[in-house]
Amino acid sequence: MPHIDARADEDDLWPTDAEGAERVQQRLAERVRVETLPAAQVSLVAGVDVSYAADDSALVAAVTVLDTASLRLVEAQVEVARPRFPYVPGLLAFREVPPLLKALERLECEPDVYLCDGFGLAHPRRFGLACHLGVLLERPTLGVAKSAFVGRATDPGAERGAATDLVDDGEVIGRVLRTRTGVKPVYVSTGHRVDLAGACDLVLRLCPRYRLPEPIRHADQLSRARLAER
DNA sequence: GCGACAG
DNA sequence: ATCTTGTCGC
Repeated sequence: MPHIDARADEDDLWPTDAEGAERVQQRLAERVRVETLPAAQVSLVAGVDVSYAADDSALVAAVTVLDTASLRLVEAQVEVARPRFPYVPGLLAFREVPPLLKALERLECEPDVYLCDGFGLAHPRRFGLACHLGVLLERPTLGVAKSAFVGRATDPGAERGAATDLVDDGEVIGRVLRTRTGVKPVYVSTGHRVDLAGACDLVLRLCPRYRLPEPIRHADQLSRARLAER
């Protein structure tokens, strides 16, 4: 059960317009902290994802929690709702975080880290979905995106584990990581209270067989299945 | 000004 | 994101 940071409740966290949303990002971005996440302390890993109906009339936000060592499913929760914010590149969190928080509130266990489908610091204002969720939960988060957004990088080697820096404005904002030999790489970036190297190590550990981390795959399948049931 | 643009 | 099955390849 997540606890929303008291300070974050003071003002309007969910503006309806893009201008207000960007101001919220600039304000909350100051709270992001990059810290090391001891691998020994990660026993429960959560994956979050959101699926949408083709006509955008409904969405299903899902969270799945896996035991890091065995990769067995420990718990799963969903939130069915109607989209309240349009998809705008750079403002994805305003569309997905509200329903995700609802699903997370139903969780009985406490994940040690949350893997998000999207970016963290690798964002125009250095405050992507993973940072947003992490700051509101005040919990460790990281982002794993399937395609490029901001920054430049050279292609990592073809072997699993190969990685290159994602650079923007002279700063390393993430890593392009090959999780499967010969398969398109993923984009890993810090969300909150984790460091880039630790995030990449964890992501690689969670990808023993597929391109995407197991927690995210499970959340994706669950959200999609619940959407189809309607 | 024009195109690109996480999910 | 979503519309969509089978199929080629390791």
